[in-house]
Amino acid sequence: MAYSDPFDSDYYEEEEIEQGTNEDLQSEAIQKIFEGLNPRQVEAVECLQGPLLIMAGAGSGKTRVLTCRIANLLAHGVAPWRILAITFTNKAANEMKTRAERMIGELAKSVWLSTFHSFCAKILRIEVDSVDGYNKNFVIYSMSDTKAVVRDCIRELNLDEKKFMDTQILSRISMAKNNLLDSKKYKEAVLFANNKSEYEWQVANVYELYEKRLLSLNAMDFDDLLMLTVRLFTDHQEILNKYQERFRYILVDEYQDTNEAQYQIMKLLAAKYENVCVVGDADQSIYGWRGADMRNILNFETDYPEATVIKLEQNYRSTKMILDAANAVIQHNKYRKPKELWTENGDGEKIIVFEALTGFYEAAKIVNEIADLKRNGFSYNDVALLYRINAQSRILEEGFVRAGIPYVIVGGLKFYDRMEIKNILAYLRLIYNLQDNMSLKRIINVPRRGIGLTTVAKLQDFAEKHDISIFEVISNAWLLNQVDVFPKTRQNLRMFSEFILNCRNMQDKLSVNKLISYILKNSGYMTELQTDSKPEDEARIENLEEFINVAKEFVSKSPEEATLDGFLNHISLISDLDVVEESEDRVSLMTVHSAKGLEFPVVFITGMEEGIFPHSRSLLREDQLEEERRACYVAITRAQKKLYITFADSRANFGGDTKASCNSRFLEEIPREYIDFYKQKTATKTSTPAFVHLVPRSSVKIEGLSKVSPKMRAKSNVMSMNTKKNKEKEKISANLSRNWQPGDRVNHKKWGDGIVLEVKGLGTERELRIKFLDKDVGIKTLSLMYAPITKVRE
DNA sequence: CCTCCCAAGGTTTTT
DNA sequence: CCTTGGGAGG
Repeated sequence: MAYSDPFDSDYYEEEEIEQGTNEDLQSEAIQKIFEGLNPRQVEAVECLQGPLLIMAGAGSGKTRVLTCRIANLLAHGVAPWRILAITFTNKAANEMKTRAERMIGELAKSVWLSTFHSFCAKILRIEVDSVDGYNKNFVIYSMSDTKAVVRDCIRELNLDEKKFMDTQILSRISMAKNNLLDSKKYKEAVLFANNKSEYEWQVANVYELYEKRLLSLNAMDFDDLLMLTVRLFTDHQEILNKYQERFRYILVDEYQDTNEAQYQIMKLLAAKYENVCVVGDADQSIYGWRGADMRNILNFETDYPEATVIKLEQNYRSTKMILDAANAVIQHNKYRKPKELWTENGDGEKIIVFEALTGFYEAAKIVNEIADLKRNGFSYNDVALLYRINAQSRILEEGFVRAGIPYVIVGGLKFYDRMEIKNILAYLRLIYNLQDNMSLKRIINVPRRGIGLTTVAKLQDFAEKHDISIFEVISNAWLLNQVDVFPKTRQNLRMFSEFILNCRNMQDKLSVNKLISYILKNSGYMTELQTDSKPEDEARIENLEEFINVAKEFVSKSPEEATLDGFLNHISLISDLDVVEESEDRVSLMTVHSAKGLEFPVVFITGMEEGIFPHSRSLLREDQLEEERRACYVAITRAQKKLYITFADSRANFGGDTKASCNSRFLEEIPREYIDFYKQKTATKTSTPAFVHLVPRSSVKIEGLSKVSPKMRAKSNVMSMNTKKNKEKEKISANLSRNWQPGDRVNHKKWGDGIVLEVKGLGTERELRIKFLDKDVGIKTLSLMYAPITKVRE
């Protein structure tokens, strides 16, 4: 390779390379870069010096512009290692890398392209000596790890675990860190707050302990990566200076989703040369709950008064119909800068809306429709199913399994959240970082070694008292003898610690994948899985084998980083989102958030119901509701040719409860003339539910898609009834089809016996007016779709 | 002191 | 539905 990366050596002496140096030499390459770009895009790609803000609407060729801009920098003779490009996901980073390579060749490989988090992890790993309290073997904790730490802290502080929930506290801590408040500053903030609450104070206490714990474990959480990097840069001018010199050209993608910490990192790095290009779209800011601050993009011009601003408003992705629908929805947001995307694409088809009776039928209908699409020349790869919450995926997934249509769930809880994967990772982490008590506790009895909770508790007590790690206790005979356990247990502990030390010695001799195999074989974990006859064990073994393959691939792909710490770094920062293989023909299922940055010819947005999308927890606050609307905007703009929106009249919750629902307000914000509306009229036993095409009688009114008052909405969100699973479901469909007459006697689960006074409505909207014998209950009108009633025989 | 079995309770979105 | 914690047996 022509350019080596002179990282810690001689790059200070590197001569200044200015724009245009190699223009003649590379003019052909440069010309190629600009091929097929529109004037605005050309402008963005040409503007290489100084601060640049690109406001890029959905589908406006943003990735292309960014890639071309990188290519153009390289073509102008900028050394690749002077370029830092930050993306939001690893997937986006990889995609950009591939595209840049295709355009400019090998050179692109040396561009530093990564997410904020992995960028910070790399920096911290290099500069760890200047980070207080951490040593070079620090590990990165994922959410489930940090959760366990927080739970321990809550318990230690004797707080009520019901009142102080781990997830809630953790999200507060995370928010604090993203705003660069360490526990000390957080505590001060709570103390000086006007309305200090007991809860906040306790959160501050948990935070304090949590911070201390992570430090003693030599572990960082995701937010630490950012916060500690900011601290590193602000406390050590010489280090900051080094990186400022190195990264002369900085690009930040998805700028609307940066939080305070990320903003500071960018700002600090760019402070000297101000060659910073940010790309984003405020309408696609959907990570506010994670501390992202739209003001970063809105205020860019204030931060950099010299900034060039370029707007990309031509959309190349979607049909006019889809784009107009998206525009119509997003216009309901009050807090936004006006902007309207346009396209030269054709009108396209109307948006198809399905109203199903239940989530089950919704899935069935979608699956049927996809089978039709397949027959009509679409491939499964063309289709994506989007949902607001992961919980929706199960019922959809079941539909695909029934229909035998191949699918893949992108992101969500998957591979790396599996018990067995977490266990093997815990082994690796402990081997790497002996201070990691959390990992130790996880695997000290996996496989079963006769080391129980009581023993672990004793060890932990002892370790804490002496301010050392648990591993230190068990690996030191003198210390271990002071802990009051049975001789047999002590022997087991000794064997365990010897095994870990033995693995530690192996790490230099074996490649990571071999090391994993070694651990699995010699720890006895594999044997336990093979001999225990639990039904899930077979799958566990397969997953572990898959994990070995992941490691193998990692080793062959980047042999220079193929050490244990390189692997751990890699693993803790990738997500399942990044491992999508595109070779097979299958439908993609994912959350709206995961879909950001992607596009598909056909998109289904599912569960378009109040309480789901927008989510019920966002209904009370306007800013959160607007964020939901932006998520909806993101979802709609993923579609290229065909857009389906589906919702159900009632939906099963996790327990088996059923909840009535009504269509999302966002659906009503799409002009009716863009919509083709189909509604399921009756429940069917077959898996091909019948839908009726409803033609609007007048242009203003579509049956069933009528405006619902906010009050009704609230009611519908709250309305929740107990039904006992399938039996109840069957009963409901029986109730719906029964020929009800006034005078029929019924029994209601909660309100007891009653007499039917009146029968109203048809199909799923059928209601009964019932007089209950219990005077306190009186006369009620109940919908047969949801009411837990049984007919009583005379 | 460890392990197995049963009940209860909990779901927004992710690096 | 799935994880987590408590209680009884071994």
